[in-house]
Amino acid sequence: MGGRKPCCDEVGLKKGPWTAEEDGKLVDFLRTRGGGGGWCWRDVPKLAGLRRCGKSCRLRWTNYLRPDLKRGLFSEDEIQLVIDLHARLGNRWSKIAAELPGRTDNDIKNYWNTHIKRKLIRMGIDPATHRRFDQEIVNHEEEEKILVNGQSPPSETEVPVVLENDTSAGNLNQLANDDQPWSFLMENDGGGGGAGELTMLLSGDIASSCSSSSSLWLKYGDLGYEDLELGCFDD
DNA sequence: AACTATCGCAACCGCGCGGAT
DNA sequence: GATCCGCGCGGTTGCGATAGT
Repeated sequence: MGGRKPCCDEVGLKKGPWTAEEDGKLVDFLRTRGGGGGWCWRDVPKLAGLRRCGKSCRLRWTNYLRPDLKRGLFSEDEIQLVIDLHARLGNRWSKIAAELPGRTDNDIKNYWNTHIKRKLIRMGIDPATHRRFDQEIVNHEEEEKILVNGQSPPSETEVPVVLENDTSAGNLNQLANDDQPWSFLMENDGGGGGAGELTMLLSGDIASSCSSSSSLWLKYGDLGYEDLELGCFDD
């Protein structure tokens, strides 16, 4: 890249949390000049009378001050969409954000890292690949065998996951015997070796983290989840 | 009540992309 | 083609709030 100057190397520029006064100045500026053009973000601090770098101004505006931002908890629909899109796009938060009006990439990234990712891990699903951890191990072993045999690897098998919040004592007693806090009951519904259905019965640990009435259905569609009840993501 | 651990979110940092020159 | 420049992206950090002991 060609010798770009650091954006925030000027001395005397303020960092850290924005004050209400700074917010006001930025909002005033962007309301009066926002659509008019004739400026770039680097100019904004000067024009708006702020001692911030332009990058910081842009970030503050896009992540917090924009009037079309939706604040507050994510709805189940939004969570489902985030998971679906993440399965397709990976960590391309801006692309994901483009599909969720009023949500910023930073918002979604934070929500993913603090809520969704953790829950998926607790369910034994790798948030990076959207596959079960043990399934990944099996797949890697298979891939190694295939490579040894000099054959091309199989197409990626999506792992359909159905979670049922079945807290009946019998099931839990049956399940609560592993080192893991939960275990799986697997039933392949005869999906032709491709998209079978895996039923995971939740043991107490996960079940307790879900609302009492919630069930959690994860069905993988062509690439992502087609349908997903995510009651237990309501924290 | 005091202390510690954990969580959640705003903000920062560094890098790459793409348009302009 | 090389360089400059602005912007946007994704990863990470800092810190206040809250929960747990």
